[in-house]
Amino acid sequence: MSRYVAAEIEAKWQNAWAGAESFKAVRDESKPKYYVLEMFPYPSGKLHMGHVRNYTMGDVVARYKISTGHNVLHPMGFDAFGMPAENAAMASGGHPKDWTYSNIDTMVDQMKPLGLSLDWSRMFATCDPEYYGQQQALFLDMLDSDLVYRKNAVVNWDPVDMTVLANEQVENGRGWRSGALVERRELTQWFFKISDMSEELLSALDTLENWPAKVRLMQENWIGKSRGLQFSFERTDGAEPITVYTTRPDTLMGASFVGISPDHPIAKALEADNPEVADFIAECRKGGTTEEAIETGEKLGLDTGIRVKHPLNPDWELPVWIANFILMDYGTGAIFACPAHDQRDLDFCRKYDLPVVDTFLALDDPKPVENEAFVPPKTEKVKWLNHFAGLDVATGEEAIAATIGKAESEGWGTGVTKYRLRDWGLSRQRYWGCPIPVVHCEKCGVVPEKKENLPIELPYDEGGKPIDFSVPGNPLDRHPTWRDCACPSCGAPAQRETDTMDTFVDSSWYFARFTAPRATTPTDMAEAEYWMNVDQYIGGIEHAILHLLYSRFFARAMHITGHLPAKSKEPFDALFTQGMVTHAIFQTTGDNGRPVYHYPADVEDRDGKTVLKTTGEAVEVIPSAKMSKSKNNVVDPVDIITSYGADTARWFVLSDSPPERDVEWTASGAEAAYKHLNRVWNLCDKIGAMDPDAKGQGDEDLLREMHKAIRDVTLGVESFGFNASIAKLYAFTNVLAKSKAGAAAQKQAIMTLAQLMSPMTPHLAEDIWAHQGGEGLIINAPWPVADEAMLVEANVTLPIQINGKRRGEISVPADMTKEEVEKLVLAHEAVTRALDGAQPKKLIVVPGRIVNVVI
RNA sequence: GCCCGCGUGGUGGAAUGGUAGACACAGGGGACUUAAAAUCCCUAGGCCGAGAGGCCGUGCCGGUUCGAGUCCGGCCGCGGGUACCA
Repeated sequence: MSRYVAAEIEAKWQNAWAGAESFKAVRDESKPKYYVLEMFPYPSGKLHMGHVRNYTMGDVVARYKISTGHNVLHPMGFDAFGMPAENAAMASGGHPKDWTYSNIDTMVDQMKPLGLSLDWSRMFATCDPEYYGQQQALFLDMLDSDLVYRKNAVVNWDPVDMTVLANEQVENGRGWRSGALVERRELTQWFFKISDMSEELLSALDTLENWPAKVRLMQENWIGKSRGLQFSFERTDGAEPITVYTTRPDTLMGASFVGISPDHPIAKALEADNPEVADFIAECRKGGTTEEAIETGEKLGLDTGIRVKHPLNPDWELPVWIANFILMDYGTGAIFACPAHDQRDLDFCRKYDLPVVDTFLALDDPKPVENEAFVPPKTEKVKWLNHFAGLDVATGEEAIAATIGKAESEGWGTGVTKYRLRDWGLSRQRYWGCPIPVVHCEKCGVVPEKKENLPIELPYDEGGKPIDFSVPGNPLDRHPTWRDCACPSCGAPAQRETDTMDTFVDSSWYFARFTAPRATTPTDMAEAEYWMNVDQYIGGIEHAILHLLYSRFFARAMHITGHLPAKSKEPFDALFTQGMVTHAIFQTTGDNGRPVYHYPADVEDRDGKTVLKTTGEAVEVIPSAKMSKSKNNVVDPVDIITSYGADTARWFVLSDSPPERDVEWTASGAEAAYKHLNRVWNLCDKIGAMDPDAKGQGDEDLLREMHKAIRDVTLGVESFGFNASIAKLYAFTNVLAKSKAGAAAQKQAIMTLAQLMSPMTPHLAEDIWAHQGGEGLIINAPWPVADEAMLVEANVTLPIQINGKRRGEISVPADMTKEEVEKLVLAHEAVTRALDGAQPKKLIVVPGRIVNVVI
């Protein structure tokens, strides 16, 4: 008997696929195409189990589609710009470029043994000048089409390191290196006009039927369409009125104050000559720029002394406050506060002793607001107090509509639609990104670079010496020569833009580039026309909003600029979001009270308790934590492949959890997967050794089970139920192992089993196929089809419930009529006993499923 | 804070509103073996019962339904996102 040696067969079949160019994607109009794409990785330098799971899922889809006659495009690349490369250079010297390319080499070496059906000839990294040069060309076309512009925007500023910080570099309001309190600072930056497409990006979500509903919902909320009223408050000092936008104009009679953003023009004007306001605004500028920091931070306000008139009652004056939670980016940067029906406004008013006026009360419990704002759903009827549009009992929705109508007819306000979605700021004050291809000329201003000068490459050195990344800030900004250039327009000495692009730009069009990765234009329309759209996109739920929304915007922009066909405005036909790979954390408490994390290899179970191998100290086990280097709970796929083989790793990451959920990596689970593959191997060996003419019993039973397996496994693969497919494969393997059927039936069964396993464990499948004398490669064999006639069941088991509780069962022919079933049920012993001569109140027969007797 | 998910045996999980716990791991028992490993067989939610069987049970509280893990409302806990992490 032979032994299952994964390393041997895996290398053998990977060579066979390479030799046959099985995965090289070539445009072929005679075949239906299928483009499957997994979100490409950041080259961190180490492949982790999450990658293995992600790519294995894509591989299952790709191989299945090849078997069903599709011309498959399954490419891979690297999202290679970004901060970790610069951080590494800062921490340990070296160059971001060297670090990145060396990591890419390592990761490719780690990925290849997985046996993925990738067309490696299409590989690229976004930091290849060949790629980012085309991205610069795209940028110029977008500039030309008025999709890009410049404006001021705030960044996190570290006043000690004198550098811009990313949000993740701000820890509790302080810079991660300097520890200095971070400030908000304004810079002139580049923006994509994504907000112009708000309505289009929102309404097109309805067409994305094969996207998870939760992703569409998240994007809908993110775009945040709202209908409200825009109107102005007259100032008592006669100065320019203050325009506000509100989604709850119905609560205008409960207005307590008018609030403006610290970045509002009025606030800025006061800042210049009022030291108290200047101090307050300086205070507001402390802290980070994130929505979370602003929303959870302490709410601060300052009375400006300005007074405005209530639009419905000129005798009613309201104070104008500057409040740190009002965003200049949303609406008009000014609001009116109605504390009775907004918790944040209420907290603010209680803190600063401002009035709280109820505008409506609950019908069932009409008591005034104290310290909890009354915020019922807008669809709930409430009792209005003194409503200016004459309402008494009405819902919020009705009141809003009536208010907008009244304001418009009286001419003091306008109903407007607004979106929460802001324009996409793409400027980054960093080195390791795609340079923005524009030039600043004293005479001509901002001038686009000429396309023939692209790519504008990043400089590797500065003045013949390696760039010093230990100095904070942007090396491009202080580079002695790189900035200097001739103005593309007038030829005078000018300076390059030193901002680089947000790395989300890189990942917003790579899927299009894969269709023609070496083209000398961003895309090749003939190739894009054939290969687009991505039929199945697979990646993490963490990208539900930004990456996917930006890609949807970019696809539209690329259509406008002539780089993608109209059909690609929505580039991803189907989306699947997979869960993470998790692993238990083993922790003890150190002398200083801080947790100490232990590697899985350093702990063991003794008498049902988890302890340290060395000392026997009890270890706390935290299950299902995201794998993280700092928690010492990372399992290296390379180790798994070395000990068990790629097929085992692939089988395991698919087997235990539904793909959309997290999967817990356990050593015993991997061991079990390996054992099972051995079992299949041995089964193949045993069947191969049978006398080909040997007869047996139960041929038909075996083949019926085989056809059921074909049906169930296929359904699982098509619906991303890989764990269900694998459960069925386990069950069918058990049936086959116990079968006494003849040699011919068993051989047919094992070959079909190999085919059904081939998307998950392709190497083992090829080997079984070859061993059983299958023709050619299994990857080229057509997918098996279930024979409907073999799937029909003659009898069904119907559980009998009495008042919803299972009390017995009957077995009946599948086609038995309802009436006959009822008769049998009423005669059933459990039913007669429960009825005790009485008539049932109700008898429910669900054909083929269940019977319920209500007594 | 806000938006979106998730929560089922000792463990990972299965279950178009229709027999809760498929399939697997760990466990227990057994076969084979001088022994061990490997392999194979049986068992297995909890409680009560000799058994037949009964009661309880899908994070918590309530609702809809002949019937709820599944649908609805309210909580609790965990995870993702929150526009410069990718």
